[in-house]
Amino acid sequence: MLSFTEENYLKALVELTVFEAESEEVGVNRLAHCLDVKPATVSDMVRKLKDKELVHYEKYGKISLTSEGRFKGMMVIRRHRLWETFLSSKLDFSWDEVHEIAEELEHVHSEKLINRLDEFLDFPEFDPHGDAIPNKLGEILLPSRKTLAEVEVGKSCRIIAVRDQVEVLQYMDRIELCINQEVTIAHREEFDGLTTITHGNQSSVVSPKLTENIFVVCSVCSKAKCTCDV
Amino acid sequence: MLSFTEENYLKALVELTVFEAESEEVGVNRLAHCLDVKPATVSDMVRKLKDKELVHYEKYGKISLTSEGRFKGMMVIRRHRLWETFLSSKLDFSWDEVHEIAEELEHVHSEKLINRLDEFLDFPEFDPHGDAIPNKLGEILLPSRKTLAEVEVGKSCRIIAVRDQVEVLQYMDRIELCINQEVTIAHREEFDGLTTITHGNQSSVVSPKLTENIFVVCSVCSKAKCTCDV
DNA sequence: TATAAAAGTTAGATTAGTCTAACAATTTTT
DNA sequence: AAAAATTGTTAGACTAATCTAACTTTTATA
Repeated sequence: MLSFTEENYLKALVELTVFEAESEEVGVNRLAHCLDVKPATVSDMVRKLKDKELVHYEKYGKISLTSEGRFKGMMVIRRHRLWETFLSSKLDFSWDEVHEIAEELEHVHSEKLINRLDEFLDFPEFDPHGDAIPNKLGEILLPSRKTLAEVEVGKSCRIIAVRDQVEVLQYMDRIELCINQEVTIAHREEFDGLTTITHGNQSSVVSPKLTENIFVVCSVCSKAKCTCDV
Repeated sequence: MLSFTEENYLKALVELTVFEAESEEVGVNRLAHCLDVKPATVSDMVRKLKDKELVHYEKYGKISLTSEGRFKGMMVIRRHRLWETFLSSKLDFSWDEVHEIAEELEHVHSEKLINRLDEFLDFPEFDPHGDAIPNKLGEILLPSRKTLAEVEVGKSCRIIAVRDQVEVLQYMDRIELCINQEVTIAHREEFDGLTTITHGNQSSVVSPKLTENIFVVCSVCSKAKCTCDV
């Protein structure tokens, strides 16, 4: 069984090589910075992970995950995101409180537990930050996140997450827009992308800067890429 | 913040000094046996816990908890039992599966998490093994417990709890004995304490090792110390 | 391309938690 | 009360994960 620390190294490597924007190669320094330890520490640990066949590595070279390492790292992320979803949807934690607690919960190992939790939460696709949740095989539907900016005029959707920025939340508060709310796209201006939405009894005009930071699913089928015709 | 290990020492001390049958005094050997480490290890660790003012201790003396140590140990048990309840009532785990998983979950520290969980579960009084759950102040309504080993021949009782050991639970499963079941003492052998019980349509011969780990109440008045004449 | 900068490695130290083996104190038994 | 048994302590060693400081390799740049 992997230690807390080993799991954190694998998780960081998945984040850097799978999720990070334009996945550059990962060296000792970058991983050290990401884990907030010194490069010397990473140098040692990477050797240990190589012995366990969790990473590919040669002295002075780049670090990459073996398929076993990738799977194990993916499982840590799966656990993290499922627990975040649980905290948010069942225990009413706000989106900015869940991360820290999930950092501890993600290291509880029982596979049966996490699959039961997945079921209990009704197999969610996204965590409260809008990040996709890997399935039990470690697969992730990467491109399926959809923002409010992508919803077609006339269609309705439900807000499921918001990109992790305080300003976005505060702005949303001001125009009385919140998580789980249903929103309809009334109009979208071709010229500058300004969008008129209706939500509750009100309607608001919002900019792409906002809509690109709001993640939604179809209000009928609750999927990001739905085939409903609403 | 306490480490995993320190929390386990405090938990064991609460179990030995608060919950255990006739709370004898606790020495290094007994604690070592309970934690499955060597006495030398406990000797060192107890000195460390004393420095942190979590236990009272003098060389070659007995170990006892300070009020802070007792509170912190009680919180570990509170977390353990609340998670067991969650696993059992929300995720459909059976009573003999929950202990092992809760051993990991009990070390997740957020106080807010555990209080929200308590609320989510509707403030349960007992965990799936029938043990009382300490409240957020570390208080517990200690039921006056009686074991199956203490019930007189000819009398009937009802099982309300089982000491928290996987082997006990698994053994009980095998002989089809479960919580809330009514049991009658048919016979008890003076020589070795082997007891013949009837439960449902069957009868079983069980050892003191088992009966001492099963808690019961009178099947008539539902009290551990009853005055009924059954 | 030579040199400076950046990246990476190694050696040696530290802390937490554990062990074994030898020794010391306390308690029980004869 | 002396001997035996039990209980507890200490010293020294080990592993995992970290650090600092000195050194080496690779990369970038003047």
